[in-house]
Amino acid sequence: MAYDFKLIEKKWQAKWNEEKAFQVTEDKNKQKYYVLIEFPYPSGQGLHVGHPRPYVAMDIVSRKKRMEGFNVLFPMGWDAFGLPTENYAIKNKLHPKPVTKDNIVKFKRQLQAFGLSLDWSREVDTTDPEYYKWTQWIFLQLFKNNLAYKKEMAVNWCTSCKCVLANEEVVDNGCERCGSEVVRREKSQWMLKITAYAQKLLDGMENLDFIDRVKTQTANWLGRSVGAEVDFAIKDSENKLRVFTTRPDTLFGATYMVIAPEHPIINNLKDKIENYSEIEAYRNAALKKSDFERSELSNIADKEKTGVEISGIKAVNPVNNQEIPVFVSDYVLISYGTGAIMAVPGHDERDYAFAKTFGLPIIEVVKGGDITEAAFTDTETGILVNSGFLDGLEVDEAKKKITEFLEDKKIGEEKINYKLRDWVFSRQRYWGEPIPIIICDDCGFVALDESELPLLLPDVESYEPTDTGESPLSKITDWVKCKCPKCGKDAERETDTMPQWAGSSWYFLRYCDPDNKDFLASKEKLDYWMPVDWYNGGMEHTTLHLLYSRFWALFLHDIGVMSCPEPYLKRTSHGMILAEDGGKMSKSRPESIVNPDDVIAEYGADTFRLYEMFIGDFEKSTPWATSGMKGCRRFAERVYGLIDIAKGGGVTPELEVKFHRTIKKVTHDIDNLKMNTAIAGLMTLVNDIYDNNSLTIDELKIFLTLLCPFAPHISEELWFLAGGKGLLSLGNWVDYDENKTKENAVEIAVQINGRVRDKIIIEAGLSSQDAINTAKNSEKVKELLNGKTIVKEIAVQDKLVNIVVR
RNA sequence: GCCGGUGUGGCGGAAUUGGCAGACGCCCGGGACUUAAAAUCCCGUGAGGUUCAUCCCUCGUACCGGUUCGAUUCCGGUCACCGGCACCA
Repeated sequence: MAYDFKLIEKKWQAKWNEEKAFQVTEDKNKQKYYVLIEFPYPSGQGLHVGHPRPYVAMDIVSRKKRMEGFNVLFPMGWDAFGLPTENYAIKNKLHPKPVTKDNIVKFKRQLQAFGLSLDWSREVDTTDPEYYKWTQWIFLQLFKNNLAYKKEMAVNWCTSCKCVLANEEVVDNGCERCGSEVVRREKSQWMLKITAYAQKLLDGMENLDFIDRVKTQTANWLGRSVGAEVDFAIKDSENKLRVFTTRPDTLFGATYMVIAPEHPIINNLKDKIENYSEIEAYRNAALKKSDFERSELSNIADKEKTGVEISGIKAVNPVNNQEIPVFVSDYVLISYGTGAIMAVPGHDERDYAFAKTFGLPIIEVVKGGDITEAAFTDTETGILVNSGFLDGLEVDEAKKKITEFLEDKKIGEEKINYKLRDWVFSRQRYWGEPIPIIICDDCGFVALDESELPLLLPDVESYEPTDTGESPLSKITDWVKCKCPKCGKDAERETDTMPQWAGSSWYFLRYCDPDNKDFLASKEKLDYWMPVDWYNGGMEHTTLHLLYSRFWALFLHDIGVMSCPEPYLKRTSHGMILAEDGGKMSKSRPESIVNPDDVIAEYGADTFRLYEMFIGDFEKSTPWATSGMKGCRRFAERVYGLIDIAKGGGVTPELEVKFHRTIKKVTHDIDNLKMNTAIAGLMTLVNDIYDNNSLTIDELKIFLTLLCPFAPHISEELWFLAGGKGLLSLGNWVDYDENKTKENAVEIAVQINGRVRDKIIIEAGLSSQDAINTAKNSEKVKELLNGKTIVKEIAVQDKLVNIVVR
């Protein structure tokens, strides 16, 4: 019988659907297992073959867990707000709503062709008012807890999208989405105080099973550093200049200070400053140039330092009362620490470069380097010198002692800083969740009453972005005008919308209870399903979505919405599938794109799934090769032919060990995302079966169980043909017997001086001495040992014997 | 510059705690079947040497060095590529 994949795949997909095979409820008798994949943005282009890779992998995990008896939640939805759809709609004079709807239909059809064991009854759509009602609700809770605030600030402005971008969305000074130039603009923006959760976001990861590169990248992004803040007095003034430093131990080496051009003390001391116009000119120049100048230089550390000394002003080093000059320079950032630093040129590279340029004194306070050549920044080996009461101490001790000193004298204290900035949450665009805030002249920002949620996105005539940077919503005056919920006076609605990251920051919670009308999800259901047991997604989301959604989850835990704080127990990441030529598969190179619809039409979903997994190490990027599909297709054909070989029950003695080994291998490989080697193991077993030309029905069923997560349609069909009961997908996983994974006899290598000289077959588990004796009896070995002195004999059980001779 | 990762045949990639490098598959070559082709099946396939052939030998996991009976694996150094960060005091 020929392998008619089209018929088979259609038949079993319909069957799973009919029997609602993958729909789950909160079954208290079963252990739950929540598998999550990042829900797609339904773009107009549809999927390419790179997209399904993580879906198929996590489907395999889900299917295996289900067969192992877990109550598996494996849902899917649509992250459907966003710019590409909006831009497409503008260009084609359509409304984004129907465009989104069409795209979802298209994506869903493509996804369903893969035979994923998703619970489609839990589908969510971030643009559905019943969904974004709760996105808005969460925002209001953040607002009420002082974690959302509006602030006039310099923001990243994409000149093409005409929209504010979060820091995380700026890549190489260009827009992450369109690549256009990004400039700084002063605008009033909604911000979320993610920095309040910096420490929790860092600590929370510690006991989670996240792959290391996610952990390190997140930790770098959070950028925690421990140091001290220290006050420097300004001579003949009430003003103080507070600095942050990670090296308080080098305080005696501070020979000047530097403040950021935007530092407010410049205004406070205006009367004393003798060269105010010069300072002002430098500040204006710095503001203008800062952004694109940064991108011009590949190595910022080597960038020539510029600056101006503030004449008429001296600061006083609190530990030795030395008067030191104060400079303005753009190498100090207003947005980090206090916007001012004490400069220790002997032990900081940037200060060193600045001091060299301006001819400032360089004092050695940590011994160990040569400060006539370069700054000595090592903190491991240095010993303090020229530092009064710190002399002779190691750096760590000195840090402790000076910090105590500062705290005693009340001129400073220990301080922890983070590089993480607050999250710019406003977008001046149409296709996003309206921010449910009312602006009242008297009451300020007032939360919309929760009973009025969802605040619907109104229909607009034109939702093109405006050059002034105002949201298109601002043009709908009858929507904007409203009454203040607090005082009842005339007021206006906030017209900014939320970024795309909003809806995706909590979607995994909605899957737990998608039809709940009263709350985002019931506590009971959240407590049953959460946390997510295994979340796979792209590395590019590490400092964006992953961080944002953990922040929201930690917050929702804090306000009692759910019991678990950290939403994800395990995080893995997939490598990209590249074009055949090794370049990126992207819409900018249409010829590089392979459409899964075409592949499935020619080879079938099972072959497609097998190849997606067999193509290489799941965590690494790898080029697509349509020719490689053939190997998986041949494998599927050979699998289909097994039904003609299988006869009778019981076991085939020659295959028993091989079966137990394959069960073991596939079981462990799936848990470790080693899908490529699991499939290789299945291929090897099929080759062995054909070589042996015998197979029992019982064995066929074991094989089909192992294959089912990878190629579910063909497995179901053969299970049915072999007389199996019920759906294989809902059947039981198979166990192996460790003892039966071992052969009675093993071939071991015999080495002489580390080189393989012979191979012998011995009884498995033979002792070292017996193995060595057997090896020495081999004719070949005897010959090679002739006339030599044996120095050493090493045996590794069931692997090799090594005889060292002279 | 800093942090992380990777480097293995013509190609994608395998290789528990250091223990037979190249599993599995693609491509390619040879053969069988066929009127022929496709499909399928069988054999070969890291490089070099030697041999009629089997055998056998040498080299080989980016490069240089070290530890070890034994290194793709551990250590030190170098180079290349990929990803992240970017004057964060």
